[in-house]
Amino acid sequence: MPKPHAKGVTPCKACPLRGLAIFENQNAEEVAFIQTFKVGEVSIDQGGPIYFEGEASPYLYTVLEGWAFRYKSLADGRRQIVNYALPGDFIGLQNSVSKTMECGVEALTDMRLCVFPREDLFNLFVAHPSLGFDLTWLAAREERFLDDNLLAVGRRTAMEKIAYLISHLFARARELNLVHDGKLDIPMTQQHLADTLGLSLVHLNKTLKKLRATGLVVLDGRSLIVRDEKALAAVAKIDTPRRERRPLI
Amino acid sequence: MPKPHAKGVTPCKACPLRGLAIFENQNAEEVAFIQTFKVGEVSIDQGGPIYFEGEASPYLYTVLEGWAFRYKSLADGRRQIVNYALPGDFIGLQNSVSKTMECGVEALTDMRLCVFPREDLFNLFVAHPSLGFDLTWLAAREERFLDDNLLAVGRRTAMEKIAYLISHLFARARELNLVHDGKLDIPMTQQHLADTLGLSLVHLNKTLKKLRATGLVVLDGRSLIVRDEKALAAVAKIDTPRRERRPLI
DNA sequence: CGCACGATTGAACTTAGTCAACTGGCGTGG
DNA sequence: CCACGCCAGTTGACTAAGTTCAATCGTGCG
Repeated sequence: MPKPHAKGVTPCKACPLRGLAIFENQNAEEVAFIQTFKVGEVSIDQGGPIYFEGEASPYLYTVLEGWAFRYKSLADGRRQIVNYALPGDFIGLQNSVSKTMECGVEALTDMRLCVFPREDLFNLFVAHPSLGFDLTWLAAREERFLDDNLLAVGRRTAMEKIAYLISHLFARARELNLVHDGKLDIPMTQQHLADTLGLSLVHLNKTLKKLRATGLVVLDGRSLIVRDEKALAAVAKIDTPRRERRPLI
Repeated sequence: MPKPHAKGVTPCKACPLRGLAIFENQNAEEVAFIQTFKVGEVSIDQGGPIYFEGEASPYLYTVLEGWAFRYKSLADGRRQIVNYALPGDFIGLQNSVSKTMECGVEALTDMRLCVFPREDLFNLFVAHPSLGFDLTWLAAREERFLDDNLLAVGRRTAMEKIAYLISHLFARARELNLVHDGKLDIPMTQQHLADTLGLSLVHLNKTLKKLRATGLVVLDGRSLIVRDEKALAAVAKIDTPRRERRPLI
């Protein structure tokens, strides 16, 4: 279980994420409160655990930097990646329900996280109802991602699944200015992609090859270029991409 | 879009659901506030829409009576049922994010719903932070259901999927006292089950036949009996069933 | 009665999974 | 420096799981 560092390494009001257009403008008072809620920061190495599946944790986190994934698994090792966490995403709320984490979270890259004490969560709702509202909003957003993933895993073909996932991740990353000159560094292996989409590694690999052959996508090693987002979305049968500003806590 | 009836058909403090052991004891003040938040009740006929996929709605609901399902679909008609709503479940929050509903909700039986105005939602957080907290809690609970469903749809075999779904629904229904003499009336057709699990109707039917042959489950027409819940959970590879009290709004 | 709907079944077919081998890059230790 | 091993990616051959098509059955209902 990671321990928080010294407080205030990155002051909330100077948080680099706040400059991004997708995040709502929160007023100074709200940002100041978030600052008091934050007890520190932690660094996690690539591959390191943020939450263990089935164990308790007294902390909540906001991703400052890096990528993580949230997963559940069966006793025999089959694993399902349920969603990814990128900068600005709040993690740990999924488990405010019971003390023990129902799903694990693991760092895909080296990460930097803001740390919040779970025990202070209720006070946030009391002291700043608007932030409580924001948290619910974020939970609802996560729910929608899960709905989308469920539709993909349950009802799309392998080719559609891959196009969907790439399209989805590329759009999320671009909102965060992680795409430079049309190119994105994505940290996941093909095994991660397969585990996200409910496919076997081999089948994912072969279908990905077919998708590459269409020329819509260039994906070698950890670098992703989407040549035609519209056409990719069409392959994925994605109807309406949404883009709304969201709160940052 | 259903319109609310006269206010207060069922007074919140006399809500039949509050007597059930799974719901938390909320204090009189909270219940009184929920009463002011509630603008009325609606009845929905079996098969009727509660939310249309992709349309706006100014209302939020709590299920008083009956079953519903939440779904998303692709343009060509493929449908994924994402979760079910039973009495005590709060619906509509998933979409507080944008005005338009990302997923549809449809009544599986005749239903009775409490109606809340979406525009008053923020005020709930301000006036009663503890209820705001409860809503977030409920959203987190829904998220966990979705995580579980994702694991099932993505990584379980057809047999495991069916055992999982039956096990899951039976447990939820029993908490609500819907199981009488070990027997539960479940309103969904095999098509619904197939659309929940990401299976074809035919394959669901054949696999269900095999599951019946084990003797663990009796399912004919709309009546379900689970003869051995432990063994069924083992078939489903379910690790730890959770049972915690939850808020009711 | 005829019709609609849900459940059921068989047969042919397709998709995806499994097994196994091989590649290339990279880092480590001799 | 190079051999070795490890890991991610790639490929082919085979198998199994799940889908599609099509037909049938039973029940309830106008």
